[in-house]
Amino acid sequence: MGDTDTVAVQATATSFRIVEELYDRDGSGVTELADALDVSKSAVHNHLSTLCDLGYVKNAAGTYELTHQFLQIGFGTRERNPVYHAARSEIRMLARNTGAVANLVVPEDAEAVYLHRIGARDHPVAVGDGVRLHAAAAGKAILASRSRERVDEYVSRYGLDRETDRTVTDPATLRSELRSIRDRNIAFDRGELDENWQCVASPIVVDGDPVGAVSVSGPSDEMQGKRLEEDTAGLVSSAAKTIELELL
Amino acid sequence: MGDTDTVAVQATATSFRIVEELYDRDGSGVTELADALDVSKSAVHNHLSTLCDLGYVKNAAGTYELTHQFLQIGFGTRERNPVYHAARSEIRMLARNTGAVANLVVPEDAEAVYLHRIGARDHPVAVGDGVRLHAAAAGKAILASRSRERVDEYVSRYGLDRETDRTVTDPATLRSELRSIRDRNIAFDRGELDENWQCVASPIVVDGDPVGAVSVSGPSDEMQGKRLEEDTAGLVSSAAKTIELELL
DNA sequence: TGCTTTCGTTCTCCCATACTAAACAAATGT
DNA sequence: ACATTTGTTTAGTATGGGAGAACGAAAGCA
Repeated sequence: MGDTDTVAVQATATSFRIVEELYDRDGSGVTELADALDVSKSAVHNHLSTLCDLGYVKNAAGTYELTHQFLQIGFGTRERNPVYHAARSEIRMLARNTGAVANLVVPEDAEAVYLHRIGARDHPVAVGDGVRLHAAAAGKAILASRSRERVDEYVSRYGLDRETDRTVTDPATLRSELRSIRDRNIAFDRGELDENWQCVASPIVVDGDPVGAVSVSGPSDEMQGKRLEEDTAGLVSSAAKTIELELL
Repeated sequence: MGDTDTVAVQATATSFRIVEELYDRDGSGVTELADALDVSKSAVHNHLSTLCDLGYVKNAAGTYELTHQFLQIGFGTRERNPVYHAARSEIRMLARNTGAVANLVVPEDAEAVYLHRIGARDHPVAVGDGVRLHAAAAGKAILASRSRERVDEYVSRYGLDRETDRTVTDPATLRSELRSIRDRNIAFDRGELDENWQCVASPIVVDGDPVGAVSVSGPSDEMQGKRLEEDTAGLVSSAAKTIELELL
C-alpha cells in the first residue's frame, strides 16, 4: 500500500480485471475483453481458461460469464459476521415499523458496506456496495463513534470526496457535525450521497468501537420533518441499542 | 478443459487458492497460509498485498481477511438473473404456505446452485452452494426436463457420485425415475443428499429448457406421507408454473 | 453453395516476472 | 532482556506468462 499503481502479482491483477469486466458487461467474449483491457487475445484466453478450471467463470453459449462462486464466498463471509446475525431480525422489524428501507452497514477501510437491507425499492446502493463513510448517515454515525485521531487519519488519508451538493467536504464542519451526532447517537443525511434520498442512522458500538450502523432511508419527499427527525430516529437508535445488547 | 490438472495461469490459481484458504480459515496469517498451501512466504505475501490493493482482501489486526467485494459481485450477478427476479415472491409465498424451507436453484454445469431460500433453519446447504444434479429433488427435476442425450452426457462426463445410501447411482434407475418425474413435473428426494432431509421439487421450463427449479425441503420426520406427496407437491408445482409465466 | 469476415483456440519464442531462499524487522511472551 | 514467532523486504534465477501470428470454426451474405 502506498506504492505505485503497479501491484506485486500482475497476473492476479489482470485476472481480476477480467472478472470485473465480465461483471460489468454481464458476460463477454475473448476479443471484446482483449480490446477493452488492452491485453492480447491469448493472454485473455489463458486467464479465462484458468478461471473456468477454478470454477469462477463458465463458458455459456459462446460467451464467458461469472459463475455463482462469488455468491457462495460473499454469502459465506457475511454469514460469519456476528453483527449481521445480531442485526437481522431488528432490521426486519425496523423496516416493518417505519414502512421505509432499513439497512445494516459495517465499516471496511474508508467505506461503509451495505451488508443487509429490507424493503429495497429503487435504492441507489446495492447490498455489497460500499459508500464513503463521510457521505452518508450510517458512515457518519460510525465516524462519530471513533476517536478524534482516527477521524483525522480518515480525512487526511482518504480526503472528503464530494458526492452531491450537500456532501460534507470541510473537515471542520465534519468534526462539528460528528460532535452533535455523538450527543444523540443519531446521524442524518439529507441528500449528501444521493440528492433524492434522506437517511437516519445510529451506530452499533461494542467496547467503544463502532462495528456497524443501522439506517433507515427513503425518498426525500416521504422522509422529512417530524417523521424523519423524531419518530424514525427513535426507532433507529433503539434498534441499534438492541443489536448492541445482542452482541455482548 | 480435459487437460492435466495444471492450469494456464498459475499465479491466478495460487491467488484463488489463497482466497479459498482465507475463506475456510476465516482469516489467516502469511506463515500459516504458506505452510498450508506449500508456497513460500514471500510468494504468499506478494499475492496478499496484490489482493489488498485490488480490494478483495484486507489486513485487519494482523490477520488477512476477505472483504465484502465478493458479496458485491455475488449479489450483483444474482440480481441480474431473470429467474431470480421472477421467483422471489413465489418462493416467499411457498415458504409461508408450507411452513417449510422454500428454495430456488439454477443449473450450473453439473450442479444445482441455490440462488435463494426462505425459511432456512439448519439447512445443510447454504445459498451460493451447489449440489450435484442427480443427488437432489431440484436437480433431478432439471435433468428430467432435458433431452435424453444431455442426460447421458451428464452421466458419462461427471458420473453419479454417491452422497448418501439413497442417492441414485445407477444410470438406468436414474433414467426411469426421470421419466416418472416428467409425467407429473414433480421430483422427490427422500434423503438422497442428506439423510435427514426430504425434498419436493418442480422444474422451471422456458422454451423447453429448464432454467431452474423450485423446491421445498424439511426434516425427514416432518416431511412425509400425504403432506409430502400431495399437499406440498401441488403447491410446489403451481409455484413453478407461475414463475414460468412470469418469465415469458 | 462458396466467399468473406469474425471470433475462439493453438502454437512458438522470448523476455519479464513470479517464485525460492535468506536476511531483516517487529512483535509477542517468558 | 532473551528467545521465538511472524510479517516484510531484498536479491537472483528459472519459469512460465504474454505478444503475435497461424489455424480452425462458425456466422453472415450474395
